[in-house]
Amino acid sequence: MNKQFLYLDFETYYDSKQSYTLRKQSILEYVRSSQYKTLGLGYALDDGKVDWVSQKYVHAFLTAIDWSRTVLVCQNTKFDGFILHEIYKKIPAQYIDTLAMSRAVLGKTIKSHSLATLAEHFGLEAKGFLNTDGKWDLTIDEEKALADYCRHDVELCRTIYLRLAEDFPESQYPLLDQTIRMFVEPKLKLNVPMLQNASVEEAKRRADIFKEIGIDKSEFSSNVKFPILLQKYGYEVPMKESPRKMQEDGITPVMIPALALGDVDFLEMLEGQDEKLKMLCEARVAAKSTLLETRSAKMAKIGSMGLWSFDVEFSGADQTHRFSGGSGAGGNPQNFTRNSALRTAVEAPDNYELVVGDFSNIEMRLVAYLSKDPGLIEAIETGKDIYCDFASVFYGRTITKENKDERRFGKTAILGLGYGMGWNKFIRTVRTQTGQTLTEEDSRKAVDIYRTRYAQVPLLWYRLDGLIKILFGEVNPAIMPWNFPVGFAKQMILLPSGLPIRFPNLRQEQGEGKYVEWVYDIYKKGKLEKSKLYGGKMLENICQGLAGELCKTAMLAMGQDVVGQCHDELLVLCRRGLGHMTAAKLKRAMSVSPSWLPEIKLDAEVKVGSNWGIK
DNA sequence: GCTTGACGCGCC
DNA sequence: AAAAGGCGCGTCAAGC
Repeated sequence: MNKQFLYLDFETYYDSKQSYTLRKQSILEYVRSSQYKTLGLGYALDDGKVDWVSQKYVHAFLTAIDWSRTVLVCQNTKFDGFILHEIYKKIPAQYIDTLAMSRAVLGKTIKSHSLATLAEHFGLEAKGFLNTDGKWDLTIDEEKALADYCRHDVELCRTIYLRLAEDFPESQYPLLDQTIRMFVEPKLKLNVPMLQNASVEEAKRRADIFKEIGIDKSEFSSNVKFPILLQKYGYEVPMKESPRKMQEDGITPVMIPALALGDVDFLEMLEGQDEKLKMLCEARVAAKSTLLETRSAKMAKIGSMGLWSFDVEFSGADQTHRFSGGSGAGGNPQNFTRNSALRTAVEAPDNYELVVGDFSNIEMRLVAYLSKDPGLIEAIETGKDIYCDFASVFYGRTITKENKDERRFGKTAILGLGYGMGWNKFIRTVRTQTGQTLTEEDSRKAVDIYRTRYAQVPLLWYRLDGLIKILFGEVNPAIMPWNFPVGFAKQMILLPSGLPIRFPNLRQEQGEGKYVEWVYDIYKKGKLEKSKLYGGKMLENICQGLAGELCKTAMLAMGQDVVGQCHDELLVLCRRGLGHMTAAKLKRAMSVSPSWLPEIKLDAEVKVGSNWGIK
């Protein structure tokens, strides 16, 4: 059967005065709203002429298409594909998205992945500008203007697709299709009463805190007012360097209050002996922590409108091509509060079961087998608990799973210290993740134990450090010192799939000390920012990129049954009664060693139930 | 009234 | 010599 490519762009009604826009609500709400209206569409088939279809012919036009052999290509296909599925009940054979392809191919070398920016990047005629805000019915002239505007967008989409396709690995198309399909063809349902209840309860919990203390919430939520409040009660405000803001010299960071959960001084205030101070700090956290309340309210609203889409962005994560959380279905599912209604309310539909698989410490395993560290590998292969192993050495006595606090510390060390973290940051990490307070001496000891006990890992950092000059293009990339599952090319690392981790404008610069550093420039939120590159960070990028590839391989193996993906987790749907069989299949899919690192031992924890929050 | 920058939170 | 990293979203404050 011969495929045909359909480049498509829906033009739809919006009204900013009524807040009926995609900025104000998710794609799901926008398209399911009673205000939704298709104004028309622009399209092109293969290399044919770009044409406009008026609103009253849209249905007939879409019905005449043989969807079983049609590949749909749009800029942000989640939007057009969702309209197509939800309003017109059409399902193409394959989804392609130029927005996602751009993220995969161009990454952070470009300030955004909008059609306008992409047109500029590829030297195409600029995207047009048209305002149809609030126009429900169009005059003939208005429709003509819209048609012209839309046709140009379709033309841009087609050209941009063809350009991006030159560098988009063939292997990624099925995964791109699956990612879009998870959104466009939703299968999960939301437990609306549960979400409403969660939101109401959380709102009450927070309100009670401010009522009891007798001070308005705004005094706590304001970064200006809260430190003043503390001072008024006679407390000293801890300070820290701002991570972003610099003084006028451009080098010295501005000092700001250290009153967040990531600040050790604040945690000590929060958990200390001074009851008044504790109360004030608890109220501060309550004021700043809005996610559970706002998100469950939003999800309740979405759940009442129909099935829920799992929204992730293809190649959304900085550098590594992992998925990031999408915002088209009520907010990023990657940061749904653990053990909360947000996860428990995500349910399999009637007569279905949900199977959730989670790769077991995937990044640690990658660090182990990439560095070939015998200690880590032995622990993995004998099933020894590596966290207890580390903790036993640190504490100088045998630590078992029964010693919860000690094991937790071991876990933080094993997961945290693999990418070169120093003792200073490790104190903060341990404090925020385990609540334990480390002395400088103990922190230094932990870092030292990690680097000597698993000595091949630091050795790998140093080797990767040396390889940076290959990325700079000084050394022939064909000369590789040892077998390694990623490629090194000019200003990029190539993952096995062919997707690049890019380090644009890689160069050496004078660091703060007397040493020279490798730095590169990437866009963050539309602004070019300089980042450092060093061995530990390269290993982190590589491990996260490879973990992403393993996850994608498992997704492919499970096919259309995959309904969600969250970090190292896969959500798979199956008919009631097939849960255990599906679980076994999923566990196998998540345990297969990849051809690019055949010696690695993988494992996954798989659960079967009716919702995402199983046990 | 809107956008933008900065910060903090929750997830890994 | 040593250096852990990232995403999306809500809120506040400042700028227009």
